[in-house]
Amino acid sequence: MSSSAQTLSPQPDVLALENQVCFALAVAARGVIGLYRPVLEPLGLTHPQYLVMLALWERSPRTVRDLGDALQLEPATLSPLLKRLETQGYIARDRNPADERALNITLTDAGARLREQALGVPPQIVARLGVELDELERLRSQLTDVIAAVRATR
Amino acid sequence: MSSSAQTLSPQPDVLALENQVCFALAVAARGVIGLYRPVLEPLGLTHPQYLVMLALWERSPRTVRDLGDALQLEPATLSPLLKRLETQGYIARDRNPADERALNITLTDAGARLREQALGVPPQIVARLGVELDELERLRSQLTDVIAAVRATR
DNA sequence: CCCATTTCGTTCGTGTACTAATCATTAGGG
DNA sequence: CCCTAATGATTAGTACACGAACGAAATGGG
Repeated sequence: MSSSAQTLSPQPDVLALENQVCFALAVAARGVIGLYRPVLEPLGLTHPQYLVMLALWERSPRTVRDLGDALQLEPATLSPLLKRLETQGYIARDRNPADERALNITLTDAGARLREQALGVPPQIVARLGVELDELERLRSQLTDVIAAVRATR
Repeated sequence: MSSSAQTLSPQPDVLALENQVCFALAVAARGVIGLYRPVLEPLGLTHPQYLVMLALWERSPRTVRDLGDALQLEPATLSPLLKRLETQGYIARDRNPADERALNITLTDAGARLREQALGVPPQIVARLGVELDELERLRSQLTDVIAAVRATR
């Protein structure tokens, strides 16, 4: 009823905060990432660092550029982040002997072992969030569409 | 075929980057916000600053706390951001005479006038993104659910 | 009425995240 | 072969974003 009563003002406010997808996206991203903080703290990782570790558990070694492509991050963002992961002892940063420009990012033993603990992270988050896996999968699928749409603009 | 051939390994990789909602959320948020950069540049606003202006166009004056509640941001984040908006000349920051702790954030004339230009922003973004309004609305609705779920954990 | 508590905003320290500029190395065309 | 162009990573500068600590002002219970 309330939504069909707009007979005299046909334009729903284009600038209303409530209507902005970008606002919902920003708040949801900050909120969900915030949920990871206490869960990742025992592993000594921030959320972006966790994502880098996920990428490295899938394949190692990788170059900075390669990680940037996978995570959609600029090398300038990864550079200091990777140094912190090295300080933590989870990765090694070595120049590629075959191409001295490239940096080989390799998992250390500690970094590889960390995967065991990380296996517990996703279940904990889902439990805290209390949203159906169905809905999360639908959301992820829609976000993937948006990501593709953004990439198409470049 | 490839997705139904998992008869011997029933568990889809829990740590695969592809499967992480948090990753899709982070990339989509960065990507969409990135679309705003060239569109907001003529207005002299960053995306977070744009969101603050949206809140102020809905109601002014507002306190820092009030804006923080609306935007789900910490006062520590808003404090320097608001000073930059003041420097730009879009807002004024004055102590409330009735309560010297509180800061009244008020739109200046320039800030109020800026709304006219801002009216063109959402259409430009939607055009660049090239996604159906239907789908954007579905996405916004699902994000709102997730935001509510996050809030429920506090 | 007074002092402990709460509230409001700011500051500090850490960690992303981006653009632009830079440096070293490699690759390619004449 | 050499020199220009392209590539890989780092650095500098700006702007969020958060938790923790802080200082000033208001509140309220005894």
